[in-house]
Amino acid sequence: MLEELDAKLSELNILSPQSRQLFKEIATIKKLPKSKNIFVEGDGNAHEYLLLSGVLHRYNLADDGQLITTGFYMTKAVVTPHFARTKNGKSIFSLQALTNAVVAEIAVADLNLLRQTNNEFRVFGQKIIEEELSKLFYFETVYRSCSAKERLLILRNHFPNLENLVPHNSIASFLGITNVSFSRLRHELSVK
Amino acid sequence: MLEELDAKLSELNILSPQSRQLFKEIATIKKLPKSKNIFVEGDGNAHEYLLLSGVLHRYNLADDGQLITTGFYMTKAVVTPHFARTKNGKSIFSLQALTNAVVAEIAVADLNLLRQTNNEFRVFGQKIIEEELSKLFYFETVYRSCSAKERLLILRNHFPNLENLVPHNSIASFLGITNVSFSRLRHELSVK
DNA sequence: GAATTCTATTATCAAATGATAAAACATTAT
DNA sequence: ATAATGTTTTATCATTTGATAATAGAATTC
Repeated sequence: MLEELDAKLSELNILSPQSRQLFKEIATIKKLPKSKNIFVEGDGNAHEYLLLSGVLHRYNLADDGQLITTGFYMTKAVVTPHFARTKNGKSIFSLQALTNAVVAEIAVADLNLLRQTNNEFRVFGQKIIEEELSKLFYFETVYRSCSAKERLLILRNHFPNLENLVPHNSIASFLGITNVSFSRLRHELSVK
Repeated sequence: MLEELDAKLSELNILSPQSRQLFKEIATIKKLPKSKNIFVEGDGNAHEYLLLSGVLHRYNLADDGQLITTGFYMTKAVVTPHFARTKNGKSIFSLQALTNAVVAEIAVADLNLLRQTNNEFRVFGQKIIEEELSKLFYFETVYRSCSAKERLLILRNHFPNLENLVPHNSIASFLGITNVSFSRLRHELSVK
């Protein structure tokens, strides 16, 4: 798994082997069984996560207690950084493994030290947040201007094969429809 | 208007008069006529904005060219900070005045200098982004779990009187429905 | 202030989505 | 293996939302 982490760091423009080595020394690799919660809404959590394999989702509980998925993380994604997913130190959503998964975990404080001494990590942080937020705003527009069917097609473009990996419930709630409607859309799209 | 700015800065926990004075010296007050674009999607913009009076909205163009409002800023809000609304230096949404409005404008570089020398401005920046993102994620859940009618009621709680200030078009697109459906909901809710 | 343009409402019908329940399939535990 | 549990599909009917068009109302321009 350390090779996978190394590859992911390269992909993220941490180009110098020394920087990657530094990161690997202070990060820990964690295997997560399916449906394991990494952190939950309202609790503190002082780590950053790099997803090395598997699928995670973030979710919140609606007023009626229903579990609402607001985003997916597929292999080699970076989980929304700590500063952007907490309010007064408490998580504003929960993060859960939807399949068996492997993550690299690093304490926020440790990564901050890396940032202070190493420009590659500073740039990397800014890039992550830019991509995360631009995707968030993109879906804000999609959500408001497209039908459920169109939203499903767009989701399929972003995460091919997601439907074969995770419970359909999570996809339906991400799309903002019931799982019965979701099943109907799948049927409609398959016969065409 | 400088008193309003001063009040807003106090509200934002810039407590020392010297800090507020510093801010006021480098910020400029701008009056914006209704429907003026402050910046548009895809363009660069190197300023931060504090809304002192009026209503702004952020919007994107959908694939079919339709204008989609993804959020409102009402009096004394802080506009989403530069780093969180740009990708590679380009704006990821447009910002427009929906009514006559007044903003305090400050160059990103100038505010960064303030941050480096003054802890109040650093804390302030972090607080703004936390509130912005937690609201964003809150609406992500609302959007996926509530009917259009419920979404309207929630919007009314957040921005009382908004319907009397801005074009209904912008509210309808924020809610993700047509303006005809919006008008129908208004009628339903008024007769009950 | 009349004319023009833009915005909001109302009505009608069509299409999309939700609610419920039953059946088919998969997974997990015993 | 069997039972038990959870997930996905299918069917039916109800409700919500969209599309279109006509009208009414406001704001803007001349």
